[in-house]
Amino acid sequence: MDIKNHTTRESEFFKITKLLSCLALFDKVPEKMIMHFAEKSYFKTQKKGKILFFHGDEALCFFVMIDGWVKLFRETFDGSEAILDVLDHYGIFGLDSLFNDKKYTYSAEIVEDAKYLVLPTSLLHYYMQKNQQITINILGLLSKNQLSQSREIEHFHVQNAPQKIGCFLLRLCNADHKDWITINLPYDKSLISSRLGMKPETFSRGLFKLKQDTDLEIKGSSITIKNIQKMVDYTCNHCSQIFLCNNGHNKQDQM
Amino acid sequence: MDIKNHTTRESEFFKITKLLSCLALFDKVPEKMIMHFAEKSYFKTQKKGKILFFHGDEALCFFVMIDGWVKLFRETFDGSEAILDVLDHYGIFGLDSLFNDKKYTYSAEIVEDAKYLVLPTSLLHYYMQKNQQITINILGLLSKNQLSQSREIEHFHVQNAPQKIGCFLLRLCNADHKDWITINLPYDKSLISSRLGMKPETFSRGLFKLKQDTDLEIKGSSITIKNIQKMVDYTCNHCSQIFLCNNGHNKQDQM
DNA sequence: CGAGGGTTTGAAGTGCATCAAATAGTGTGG
DNA sequence: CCACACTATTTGATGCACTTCAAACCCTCG
Repeated sequence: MDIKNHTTRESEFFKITKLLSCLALFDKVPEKMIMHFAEKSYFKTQKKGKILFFHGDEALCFFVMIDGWVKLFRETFDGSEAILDVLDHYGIFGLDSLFNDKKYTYSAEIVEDAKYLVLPTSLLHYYMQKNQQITINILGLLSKNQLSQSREIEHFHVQNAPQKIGCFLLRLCNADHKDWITINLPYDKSLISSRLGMKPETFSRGLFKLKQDTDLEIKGSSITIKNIQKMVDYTCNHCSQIFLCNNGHNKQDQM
Repeated sequence: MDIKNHTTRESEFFKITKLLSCLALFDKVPEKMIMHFAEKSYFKTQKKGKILFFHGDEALCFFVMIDGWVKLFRETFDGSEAILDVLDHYGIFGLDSLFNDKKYTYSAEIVEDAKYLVLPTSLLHYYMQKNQQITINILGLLSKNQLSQSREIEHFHVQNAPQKIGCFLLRLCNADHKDWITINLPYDKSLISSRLGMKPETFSRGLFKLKQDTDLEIKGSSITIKNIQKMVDYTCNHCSQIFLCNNGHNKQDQM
């Protein structure tokens, strides 16, 4: 039994090392350091609905999503909430606390059954003083995240509901599709709607209008964009970005 | 003439060095390095309306505001614009380009006659590879800015027009006022309104409603909050932050 | 099959935008 | 110092987009 646990942990350690090596956060970082992180971290699984931490909690850990989805949000005193981001595979979160009194600046809730990695913030703090490269890597993550947040602010200003939905759909697409594509909504429509800052009813009506205006085919959570260019014309002309504005900007860049 | 120019430049160099030393960006950084930056930078003055750079321009310089105000914004293809921030004294901007293909990610326009410092981005890039401290300082700036941006996103979700205005007014206040305070609006009402993502007409009506609901006295651009607590109750209960949510978060933290 | 959540649809209300016009404020030249 | 022009701000009337509330529908899963 002891031996079994031991070998299990060993294989987990190997897996974690491999995983960390893939992250932009550990790009060009000495292998020894990555192994140190792997030693101190572990996998965890949680069901939908689990709150990982609340806004204001002491930030001892940061996280890397493996499977499932996590929602980052803040709630107001009067009960409503604002979603900051929704992350999946390779999404890093909880890092922001490095600089803010070691408190989380938002809350995190699992919204689709999830497997994720838990890492100690203190270790990152430690290496930030010693290793130039990891500091630069964090800087890169933060900067990309900042860019995407400023786009978010812009979108609130200039897009109406159907355009926001169209923009969301386009950001689910890859570059290698010319004219049409079928995508599956990654999580509940009601979650998407609050992610986009609107009510589920508005989302539903907005999607219907988008369908009429831009040749969509909708079957539950599967949506086919039959004419990508039409969609781009419809949504992106009201934005300072061009189509594939988030290209190369994977969720792994999230803080 | 030569001598005069020389001494002028010398005194400017001294001024710049002193100024840079005050910035969070150069906190705990070797004096020699600060002097290197001072050597390569210069003051500039511009009238209201001057565009410093456009979104997408090659980012050779970054800036530190001394006097006046600068507006950071993006414009969409269909002509409307979204304001990301408005900076004054010690506001740093143009830095974000360090990580984004060396292009500016927004446009910058002087909105009140301004004096500012121009610094070469390349030098910062150079030192980022050599000096751990300045990298950490940049990280700190970026992180605070990110926090303030995420609050912005929250505000769009949860505040209505009068609350946004109240929140804006409260953020102009200092901690050392107990019950009442008189503030002067820092720039045009029309600029404030677009900063807050609303039309001037909406701002005007919102301010009037705020006045009715929370004991304001308005004389042109001078506004007296007669009952701060009432204002806090009115605006902040719809926000995850508490009053003085930006306390200790000066504009000098802007990227 | 039936309970319960997610989603859609309908009707009515609210808040902000828009368009238009009046008013206040500011700077200019006589 | 005043008349004028020009801009910023306010006020009014109307329209539209999103929200709210309510009910129906749909899907999944015990």
